[in-house]
Amino acid sequence: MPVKIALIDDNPKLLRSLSQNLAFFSEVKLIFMANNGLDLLTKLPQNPLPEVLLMDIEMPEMNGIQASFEINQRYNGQIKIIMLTVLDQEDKIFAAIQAGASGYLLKDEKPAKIVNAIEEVIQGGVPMSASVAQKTLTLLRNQTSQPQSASELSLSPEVFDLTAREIEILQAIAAGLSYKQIAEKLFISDKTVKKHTENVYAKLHVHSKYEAIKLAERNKWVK
Amino acid sequence: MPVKIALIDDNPKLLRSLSQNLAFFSEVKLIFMANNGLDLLTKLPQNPLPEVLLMDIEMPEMNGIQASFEINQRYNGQIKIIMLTVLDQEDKIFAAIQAGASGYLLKDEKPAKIVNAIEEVIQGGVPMSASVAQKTLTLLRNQTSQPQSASELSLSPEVFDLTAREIEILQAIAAGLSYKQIAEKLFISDKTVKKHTENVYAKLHVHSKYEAIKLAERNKWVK
DNA sequence: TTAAAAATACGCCCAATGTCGTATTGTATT
DNA sequence: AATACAATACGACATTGGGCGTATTTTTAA
Repeated sequence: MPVKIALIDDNPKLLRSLSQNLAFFSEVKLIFMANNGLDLLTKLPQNPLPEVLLMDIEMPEMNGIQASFEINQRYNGQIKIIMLTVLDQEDKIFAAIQAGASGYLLKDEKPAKIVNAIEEVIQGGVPMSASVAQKTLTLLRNQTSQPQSASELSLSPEVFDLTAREIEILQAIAAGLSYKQIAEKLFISDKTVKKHTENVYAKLHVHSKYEAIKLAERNKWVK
Repeated sequence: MPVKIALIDDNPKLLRSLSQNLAFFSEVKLIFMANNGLDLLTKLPQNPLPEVLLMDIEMPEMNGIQASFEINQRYNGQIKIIMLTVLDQEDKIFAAIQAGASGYLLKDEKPAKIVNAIEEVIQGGVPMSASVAQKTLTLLRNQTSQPQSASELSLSPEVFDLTAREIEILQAIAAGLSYKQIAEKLFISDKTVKKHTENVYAKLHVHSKYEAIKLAERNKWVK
């Protein structure tokens, strides 16, 4: 069964030539092509899910790194991403990896090599062009791991006389929920949530969600 | 011309089977074998210089990581090193890379794959078994150390194409300031601050201060 | 020297938040 | 039984924030 792939590049010429070249290989099957990250995000739900994306880095609207980030969020890592790059974009390797890319190829690799790479990512590998691999090694070698220190002292919510319910509300706020959302979650009125919040603010001596969250985070009541 | 290699492992059985398997391939030529790191260091000057070493990690006398370090010092990186490992030694990947290894294979890879890897390192690549590659990616992704402040602010936000002004605004937002406060601080209209914020949201694909701050914090653009 | 991108600014609309006040019900604690 | 506190709920009002459109000036890059 061929691997389902999609091509994303803002250069129509490259899209055309790459799709034609890959058509010779029965190992892969092109599902669709997109011109940029946004285009990709709209086309993804409209097609069978590709297993591997071959994606350019520099694109208008939404670049490849942003797109990788989004896709890993939305599809939870089910879709492998191979970045396509030119030599002078090698500084984006780290960002690409952080964004969730699993491979990193130069655009001028031979089609056979690209097909190899596609099969490699499917098997859990991390295909990289030689020069990119070198850069990555350098990157890794220069990483000087430094353990965390300086544990700050923290207070317990009880110090502020917060009730159990109030702590619950505060945590929901710190999770980014609106009053309405919290109300639904706890099966109470949003007016009540608001009132609890008011009381929390009074006890903590803050005047906004932001300040409350900061205080909660500093004292490690959340996260 | 075949690639000159040497095998280093403390297990005579593995040495024998591996050398026999590789003998079938004309792409490689075995120069010598050694039983541990010390043995390797003594045998190296007594033979033609191998181009690639296939070396075990765990060995008596001198282990593979120490040996890699020594060899990179003495031979100035002229000799490529591929580490051989078993599954439960994957935690040594980082150390091996630091010590100068260029590849990282599981001991049970097929001979053909090993030969491939040898050719790959010669061409500047970094061959890795799939599971090792995964581990390495995780390692890279969890790398939060990053250089200090100055460059920290200018590296990641650019991925989202944020301008300098937008980064400034975002940081002010993350500091808990209102549009009005930011406006006063920067001597511009609060309408402008709002517009910048809108643009930031569009670029980050978020829809509230809360989400923007979370994203900024996750990527260490602030704090 | 143009064209593109960035920074500036305003208006409108509506939703969400913060700050008051008031009030009812349940549940401990004394 | 009386009291205190917690949890629930509503209303009114002003401020802030988010989404949309439009427009001018300044800076940068092609």
